[in-house]
Amino acid sequence: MARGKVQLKRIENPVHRQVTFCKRRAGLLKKAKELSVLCDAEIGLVIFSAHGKLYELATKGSMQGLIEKYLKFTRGTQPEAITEPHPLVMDAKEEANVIKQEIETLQKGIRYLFGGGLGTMAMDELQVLEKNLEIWMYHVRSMKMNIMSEEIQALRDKVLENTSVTNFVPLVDTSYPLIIQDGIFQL
Amino acid sequence: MARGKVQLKRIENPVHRQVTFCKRRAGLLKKAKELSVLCDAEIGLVIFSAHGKLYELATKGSMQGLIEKYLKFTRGTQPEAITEPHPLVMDAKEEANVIKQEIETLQKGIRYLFGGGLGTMAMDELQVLEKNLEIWMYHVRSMKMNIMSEEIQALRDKVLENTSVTNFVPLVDTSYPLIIQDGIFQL
DNA sequence: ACCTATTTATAATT
DNA sequence: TAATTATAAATAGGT
Repeated sequence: MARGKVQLKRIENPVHRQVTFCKRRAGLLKKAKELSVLCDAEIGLVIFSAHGKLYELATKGSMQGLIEKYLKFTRGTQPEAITEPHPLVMDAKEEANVIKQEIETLQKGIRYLFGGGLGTMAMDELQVLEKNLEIWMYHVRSMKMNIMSEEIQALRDKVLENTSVTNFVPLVDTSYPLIIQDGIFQL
Repeated sequence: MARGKVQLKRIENPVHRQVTFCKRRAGLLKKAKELSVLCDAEIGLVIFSAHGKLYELATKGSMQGLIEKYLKFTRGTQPEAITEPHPLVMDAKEEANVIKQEIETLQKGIRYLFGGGLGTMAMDELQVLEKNLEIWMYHVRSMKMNIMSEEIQALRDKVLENTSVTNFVPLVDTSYPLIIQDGIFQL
């Protein structure tokens, strides 16, 4: 942009590239801030340098919040499952499938309750169903979260100890009162 | 930047603001692409307009991948700095509260649909509500799980770094016997 | 890092 | 809404 037109290709000279990176990065961040202020836009900008250093900007709230907003926004529009190779993500997906199946079961139950033509009486049952879905969902979530929290804590401890451990910390008690109460579906 | 110096404050005139938004947005996206190409950087740019429209750019791979990379990076470098003594537990509780609130909203919706006495027509609406709950639940869960997975992975890496590894931490058994029993909905 | 000649972006105007 | 143009900003190459 000055004393020489720009070639839209990677700058081969490492020194030039580094200098240009610093200058343009600053410029880009400034422009992003300006746009946000001038036009009341929420902007998130993440820059990973070629060597992996992170530079970031979030003009409102936090980057976390913005990421959540972005993910929420793009749900439904994007066919997901771009991220495959991650084992734990796979577990999450497997669990999602299980959840979906469970919900289908619940739907079947709801369908049954209403299919008989006795819709007027079904609100109570529906409330119970819904309430139990809430409980069920909450507990599934809690259990998963507890297990992972425990593992995280265990790993944290290991990191802090920085020593060889002879006996591994036992897992969380995974038994939960998740059984839906007897009789709730009776008329 | 032309025919008038810029005031670094929100443009009040809506027309001006909209025009400026379009122009500067294009400029910002262009600059981001240029920086990425010239300096071999990976850049993610998310712009939410004041009215909620999303504009985005990811210069390598997908935004999904970039977000994961970002989360991994930030979890590894600044976990204790921002978060509090028991961040994961706190997050879980917060999320639980969010879930409860959401469900209350759904219940209110269900109550409305059935309260009018037109229960027979409400199944479709109910399906939609239920589907939304499923989708919402799945995605909140997935996102949370991804974040935690990233942290687990980061901590695993630390363990591997800090200890001469002969005893590797085993994965948690993530299977859970939560299947709702067959016949639960039968009379 | 600091200059400054130029290019680039863009605010106002049409 | 899309061009045009005068000017502000950004910045490439040099010091």
